[in-house]
Order: sequence, then structure tokens, then C-alpha cells
Amino acid sequence: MTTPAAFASLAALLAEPPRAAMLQALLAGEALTAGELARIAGIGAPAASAHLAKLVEGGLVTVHPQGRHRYHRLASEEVAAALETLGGLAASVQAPRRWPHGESFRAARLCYDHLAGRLGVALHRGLLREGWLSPAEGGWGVTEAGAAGLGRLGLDLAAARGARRFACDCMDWSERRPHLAGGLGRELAACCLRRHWLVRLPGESAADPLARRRLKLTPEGERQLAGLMA
Amino acid sequence: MTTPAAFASLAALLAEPPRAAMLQALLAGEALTAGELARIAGIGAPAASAHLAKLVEGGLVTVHPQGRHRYHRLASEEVAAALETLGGLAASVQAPRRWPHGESFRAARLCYDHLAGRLGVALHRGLLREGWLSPAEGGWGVTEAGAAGLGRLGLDLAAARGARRFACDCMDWSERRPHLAGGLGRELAACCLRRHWLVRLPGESAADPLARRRLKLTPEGERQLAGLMA
DNA sequence: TAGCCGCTTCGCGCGGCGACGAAGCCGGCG
DNA sequence: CGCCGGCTTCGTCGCCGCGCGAAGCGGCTA
Repeated sequence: MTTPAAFASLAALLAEPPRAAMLQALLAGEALTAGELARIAGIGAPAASAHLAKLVEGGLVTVHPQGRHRYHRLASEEVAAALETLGGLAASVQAPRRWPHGESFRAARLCYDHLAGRLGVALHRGLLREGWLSPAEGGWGVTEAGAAGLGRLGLDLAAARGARRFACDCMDWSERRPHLAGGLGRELAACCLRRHWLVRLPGESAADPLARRRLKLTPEGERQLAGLMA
Repeated sequence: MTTPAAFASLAALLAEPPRAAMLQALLAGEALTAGELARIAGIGAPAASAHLAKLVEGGLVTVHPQGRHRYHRLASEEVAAALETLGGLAASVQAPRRWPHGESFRAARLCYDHLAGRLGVALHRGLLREGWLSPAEGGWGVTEAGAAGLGRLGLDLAAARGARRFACDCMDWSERRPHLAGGLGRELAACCLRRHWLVRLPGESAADPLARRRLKLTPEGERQLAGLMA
């Protein structure tokens, strides 16, 4: 924990609707340019530039200049987890109000780079039930059966091991249960998207920061993942 | 998740140092009067009153008037968990700066009404290792051996079952691992404090909102909990 | 009933921060 | 080489929200 001043200045970064919209959009895991984020936040380029500078300065966002574009992404998975938690609290604190995409958002979505919602939680439970994961220092390891099974799905285990954390739990605010995060969570999501078992559900309005995160299980995906979701 | 505006207005509640100090103080789990919170936040009574009104209005804090005092506490365990998460992010984002009580804070502290820090995480691990907990819908259940063992410690299982959630995980930001929350976590902390296995470490300055949360294991507590912490 | 005390409401002043328009910088492309 | 376009910097305006002092309300005590 930190001093109240440090805590407050971090919270202040989240306390402006334009910045909140930008961060929520970045929770979809993709890197976005300053211009895209300006459009999402509904403000002009100068204001967006100032906001992004603060987010970078505050350590929540990193920049990757490419040509005349500047791509922005969340600085770390920890930032994403905190945003998710706070978003969940916001949803429950003013619970009566329904928010857009409520149902599909709860069903399946991206939490930064891994799967969340009922789908993410079901997969987490399935991996445990099948005995593919085993408790390990700092999270989870993968068993022999797990390595074989995940390999059959086409998942790149080596890439997963390259991450800072191989596999750990991330609290899912809509299901109130953990789903799988870490390198393994990222590769699982990547694998499902690559093989079109999951597709992104484009939002009606491109300006909606939440829309980018919604996912849908395809019939093929339902077939392939049936064993894990039973 | 919610609309950016709702998210931002929640964050705005946390974005003022006085309010942040109040909330951090309330994370110790005790109910505090408006006057005590004003002193902690270092502001006058009128300002404190206005801040508390906002926190109540925002659903983060509840009030319990008693005579001419108004006692305030966090509205829910979910609020506490979100505050802990955000506090952890604040600590890691500006990591180089050391904060007061760093070491003792990491060793053992209260997270609202249950135990956190190395101690809380060790107990969580011990309960699992001893086979006292079993996975259950929405968190953890207690096994027969667990009921017997916890009874021997003097824990009030019936009180734990009365809580909204019996036992679930709460992410510990300093250890990056789950510790035990829910009714069982609350009763475990209450039991350890009642039997003086743990004592509160009063801070040097009474105005320090973090000081109230620090705990210390007594020699007797070390003896009694040795089996669970091995 | 009188007085104290905790807390709230009111009114005011001030500081901080966000938004925009205009102008400048720089990479890419024709 | 010169234009286009994305992004940043600068200057200005305007608003929101915090803080205090003074005053008001209500409960507790004697």
C-alpha cells in the first residue's frame, strides 16, 4: 500500500471520462493510436495527447512509435487486473442500472490478453477438472496430460513459458471466480482466436470502448472446446 | 463493466488525498466516527463531512448513527478488495519509492476484516495443505477434518456460515497470491485477535491511516499456528 | 432546562485541470 | 523536393470542486 497522496494521484488518472474510455478500450489488448483513442474518448487530438501523456507518465500505458503513428497499450497485466476490479466495483455499486452489452459481456470477453466471463471461468474450471494444471510457485504449472492436451488444441506452450508469469489466477468480476491469466492464458486466447473458435463481436458503434472486448464462441469452437467446458 | 462516465465517477471518489486516507483507515475494518476520520485526513470537520457524504452517496461507505456519533465503515468486502488491488498497483507503479511501514505491512496486516500479508497467505496455504478446505460453489467449503481442526483453534464456524460468502480467495497484492476472505476469513482473524495470537501494532502517529492495519504474531500465536504455517 | 459537543449546512474564495483553436514538428509519399 | 497528415505544444478560457469560517441542528449530560 502507498501513501494516500500516491493512491489518490493514481486514482485521479482514472477519474476523467475520456481517460477511463481510453483505458477501457485498451483493455481489449490491442495497441491503439492516439487518433483512435481520441475518437473513442470523444475529444480532440490536443486533449487526447495530453491525457495520454499523463497515462504514460503515471505508468499505466506504454507508447510504441511506429512511423508517424504512436501506438499505445496498457503497461502491464497488473494494470489490466486493477482496471477490471475497479470496473466490477463500479458495476456492482450502481447495480440497478444496466450497462450496454451486459449479457454478451458476461458471456465471453477479453480481459486484456486472456479470456474472461463465463467462458473464461468455465475453461479455468475445465483445465483443473481434467488435471491439466497443478499448483506451483506463484500460480499454476502444467501437468504431462496438460501439455499433451494443450498441444492437441494447437496451443504454443513455449510462447506461454516466455511470459513473466506462466499461469496465474485473475479474479473475474462478473462471475466472482478466477479465470486463467499469465502467459498460458494469453496463448489460450490467441489460439482460440487464431483458429476461429472465438471471434470478436464488433460493436454497433466503433466509438464504444467496451465493444472491442466482446467475444463469441463459434460452432466449431463449441465442438473443439466441448471436452473442457463440460 | 460500466460506462466510462460511471467508472470515472467512482475513481473520482478515490482521487482526493483526504478521501483516500479515510478509505485506507477504514480498510482496518473498524468503524470510525466522522471526527476521527477528519483528524486522520488532516482536514476540518466541514470538509470531512462533505467527503463522507460523497463516499456514502457513491456506495463505498455506510453510516451507523449512534447517539451523536456517526460511525462509518466500508460498504462491503468487494469495496475493500478493490481498494487493496488499486493500492497494490499504486505501490508497484511507483515502485522505487519506499512507503512507511513497508516491512511490517508486508508481514501481517488486516485486509478489511481478514488476514493478509505473508501471514495471511501462509495460513491460506496451510489450510489447503492440511486438507481443511475443499473447492465448492463460489469459493471454498470446509472438510470434516477442517471443521474439527478449526474448532480446536476456537473458531466460530457458525458465525462464519452466516456471512454472505462463506470462504473465498482475495488477491494479496504484496505477496501476489490469494489469502482467505469471506466469513471464514473474518472469523479466523477475529479468533486470532480474541485469543491474542495476533495483536495490533499501533502506529507512531495516530493520524497515519495505514498504521491501524499492521499486525504482529505473538509467541503464543506462533506456537498455536505452527501446524498451519509449516 | 441549560450547556456542551459532534456533526452538518451555507457562503465564499481560490486553485487546478480539462477543452479548444492555432501553430509547429516530423515522418511518408508522390 | 514539396505536400499531406498524424501528433504535439502553446495560450486562453471556463468550470468544477476543495477548504475554511460562521452559523444551525440535534443528542447527551447534569
